[in-house]
Amino acid sequence: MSAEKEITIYDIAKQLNISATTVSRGLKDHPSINKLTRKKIADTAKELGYRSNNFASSLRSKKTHTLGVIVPRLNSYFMASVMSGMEDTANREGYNLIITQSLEKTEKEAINAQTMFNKRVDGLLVSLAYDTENIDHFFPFFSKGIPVVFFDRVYSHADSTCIIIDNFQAAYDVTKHLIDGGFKRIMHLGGNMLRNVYSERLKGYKQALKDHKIPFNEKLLYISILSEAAGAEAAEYILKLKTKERPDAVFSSNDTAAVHCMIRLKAEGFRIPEDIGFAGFNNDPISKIVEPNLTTVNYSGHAIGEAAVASLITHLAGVSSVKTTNTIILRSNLIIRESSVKNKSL
Amino acid sequence: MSAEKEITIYDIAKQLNISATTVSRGLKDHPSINKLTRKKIADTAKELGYRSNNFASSLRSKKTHTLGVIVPRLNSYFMASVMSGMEDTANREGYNLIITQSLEKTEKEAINAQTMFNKRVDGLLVSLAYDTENIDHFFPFFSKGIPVVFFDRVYSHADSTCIIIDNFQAAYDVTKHLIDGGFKRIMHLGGNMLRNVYSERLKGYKQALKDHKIPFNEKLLYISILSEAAGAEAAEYILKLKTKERPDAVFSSNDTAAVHCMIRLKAEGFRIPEDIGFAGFNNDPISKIVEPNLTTVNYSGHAIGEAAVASLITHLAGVSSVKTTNTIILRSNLIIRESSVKNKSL
DNA sequence: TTAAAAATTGCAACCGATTGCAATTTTTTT
DNA sequence: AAAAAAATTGCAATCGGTTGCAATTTTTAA
Repeated sequence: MSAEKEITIYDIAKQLNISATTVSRGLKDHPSINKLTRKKIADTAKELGYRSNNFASSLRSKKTHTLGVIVPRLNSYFMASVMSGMEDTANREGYNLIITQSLEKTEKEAINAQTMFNKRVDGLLVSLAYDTENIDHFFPFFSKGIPVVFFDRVYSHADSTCIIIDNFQAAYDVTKHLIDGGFKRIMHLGGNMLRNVYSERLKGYKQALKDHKIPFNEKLLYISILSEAAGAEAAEYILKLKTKERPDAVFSSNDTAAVHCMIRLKAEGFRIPEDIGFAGFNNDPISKIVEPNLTTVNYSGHAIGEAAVASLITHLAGVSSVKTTNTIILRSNLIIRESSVKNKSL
Repeated sequence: MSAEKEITIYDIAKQLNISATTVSRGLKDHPSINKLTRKKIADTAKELGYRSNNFASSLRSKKTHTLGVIVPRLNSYFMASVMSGMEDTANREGYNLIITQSLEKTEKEAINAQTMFNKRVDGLLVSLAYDTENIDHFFPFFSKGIPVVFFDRVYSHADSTCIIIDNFQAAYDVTKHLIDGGFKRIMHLGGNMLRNVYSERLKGYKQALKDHKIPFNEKLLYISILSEAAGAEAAEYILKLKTKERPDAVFSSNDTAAVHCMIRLKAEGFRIPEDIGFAGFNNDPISKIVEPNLTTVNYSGHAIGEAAVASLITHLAGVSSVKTTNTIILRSNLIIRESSVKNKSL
């Protein structure tokens, strides 16, 4: 189309009658360049409409200023918030993101990792797929010293930083809240125990039971992928239990499963929370729409995204080693709504 | 960390005792390279663990194999689906995506466009922010001949392809469905008329009224940003109307506003659909959770994402000019649920 | 068998910024 | 004012593919 050719540092150099070296240094505020020269370079660059060529730069410097992101899925409010936080921080620091989804499949996760590796991202941000068992597919990164930061669904690994919330404590608090509210047979809908988020929540749930002298009941534990369908299936499971064996409350590891379980039971005539109380996890928008509104655990995806990128960039800058800061724990809080409060005086 | 140095085409060339030129061509199946040689190169590349250096390649060829994506927000089920579709297609074709959000701000949209431009994406995929009035910020792309594809929230422009659904027809169908169901005072919750999606839906709504001899009533049109809060405010607006002036149905341009409007009215004792019917747009997951379930328009974000990327890549390949295919319209369908059906025999 | 056409392969310049080290200029110190 | 130290600037090689054009080899045609 248009033939306006790109301006390079050589054009700036020629115009100012200095070397390209000086221009290159001047443009990135290298300390050895005279202030006045630096200003002249900046002005000329602007005047000529110069824009840096990342490829030439990356080729030589071996830095891409690009971070790879691998998440299970983008289509949740939580993940979208995380992305938003990551993007804010990355942009601010001059980095770009390449975002991919594993769609909960280890295989796709591995392919994505491979792609990222080939794209030579400076660092990687990962939240693991549902059933990823090992992290061999990230080995090339470790062996090459490319920092990998895990967030939310993490994998404890000596060379990586993890950004999480205190899932154990949050689950403990939810369970305690239910117990304090008079619920005695609390069921837990959990996810794959390979994932820290689900195993920690289960632990917190168990600990709360224990601290309140309630025996853990294997029949009141239902493990699934926590999808909409899985939530409905959990309801079917409950319906099949003998009346006396049924739970009087459900604590789900996510809101999606909680809500769909609720809906199914409501359709069967269960009153909530009178017949069965409910609590979820995530504070997804649906938790405020389902009736009654769902008690849940709120935590900021945006903050997690920011923390993850900030931590990664810190590593890249060499300020801190990956060994130094190994885990960053962010705040979460319990939001009590009608689904778990029998006493209407909420 | 590790010192294993990168394998380059020169290493392959040396090993096979041929030139780097031949290796370069062989690796990308250039027709002038002998089949056998090609195979030897491929084998050696695999054996040595060669990975192409995109920067060197991009530097010379001036192609980045990267597509820029600018969306208003990622945190909706629809957009996440779009991303998923885009990613699938892009990966399959050997392209990568750089995804950014404008957060509905024209200003951020412009900054993102600038970043994309500097990153020298091969093409751009855009869904416009809520109140973007002109597309001057994409001018650098047009003037440089970099293809821009608009999807969903498009801007009619001679040099760009648009991927949309037939918003007019879909809205017409929704409105007709309500009219056929006996609703006579149908309110419309619309978005900014700058955005095709909202203006087309309003047109479809008006046309359906007209075709059924129902006069358009200015008081039954409520324009907002269609957020959760806006939905609730629309409810307040309805409540402030004199009883006789109130609508007996609401057709919202998105599910979010519809649902929150519904919730607010339900809290005031309105029965749905008996007192007031509802229909939304998007088939968001919340439409299946709210009670009663919301009638809505379903269309595939995934398909839109796929079509957008496919179209863009076609342009890049030079197969079709941007002028040739100007608009691609995808399928949508009305999903009728309880919120709009008075007769319980649904 | 030889000339002409087609298929392969390689030379060498090039894309644009970066960087170690040397050279030059300016400032400080003695 | 000369020597030493500090601040600036530039040379030239380098990063790893890509590509126009020429050279060489192979195949086909005459």
